[in-house]
Amino acid sequence: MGIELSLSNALWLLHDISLDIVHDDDKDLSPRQLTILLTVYLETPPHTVRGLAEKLQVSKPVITRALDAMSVAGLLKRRRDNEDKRNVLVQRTVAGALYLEGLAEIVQNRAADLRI
Amino acid sequence: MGIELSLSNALWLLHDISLDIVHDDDKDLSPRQLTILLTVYLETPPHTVRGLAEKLQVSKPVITRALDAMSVAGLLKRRRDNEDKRNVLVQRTVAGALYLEGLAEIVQNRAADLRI
DNA sequence: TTAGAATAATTCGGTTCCGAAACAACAACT
DNA sequence: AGTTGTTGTTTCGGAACCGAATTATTCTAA
Repeated sequence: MGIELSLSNALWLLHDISLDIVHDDDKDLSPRQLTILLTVYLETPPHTVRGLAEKLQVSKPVITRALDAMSVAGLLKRRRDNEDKRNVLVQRTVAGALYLEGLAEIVQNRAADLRI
Repeated sequence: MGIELSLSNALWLLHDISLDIVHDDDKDLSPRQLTILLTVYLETPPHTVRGLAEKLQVSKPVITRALDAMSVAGLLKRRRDNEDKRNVLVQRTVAGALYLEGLAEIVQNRAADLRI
């Protein structure tokens, strides 16, 4: 199970992906923002500010500010939890899904181009 | 040649790597800084400020500031080019090599853990 | 019902980053 | 020599980010 990568190939893969992201990404997400976005889209809901802060091991204001920025960019949206109105549920958007799909294609292509 | 990844696996790989980096990395390199570091260590020398700026398609001050930060952290070092003293040659360090080796291991492990 | 806990957001001061422009040092060429 | 071009750095104002503390809202449980 899984993929066997040499150390060299692992670094080259990281290099190629990073270069593509620096080139293409006008959104310029920080590592934390990207991690939040990926978590919201991949892991099973619900996603709260507190849960995300624990998952990433950062403070809650960091999550709040990251959500502010990505909400403005339309990459995800907030909704109040009607069960417990203290909670904010972070939800996906079409724009966010498209953005991550582009990112996934970068990874796909760079992995496919690796000289094994 | 290369590795075939589904879109889902590509995203999960990115997610797992990002999460590890956010967790472990006290150095907290920006995407640009990481890309510079990987370029210096992987591509064939010499590496100049101008060359790196062109490669990443960013301005030269961005490179200068990134080199400042990473020099302080000991991840790489600058040396004047004796052939053309306008140039600064960016060179590797032991600390930088160790840092990238740790990063490569993260990628290796997360790729190995993928459910294909 | 009321005191305490939990949640997310906001404020605060300080730091860092950015892009554009100006700058200093050096090279190349007439 | 002198002029022009190149290279890397620095400066400047504005914007973004951070951690810690505070606030407002909501829930929980005595």
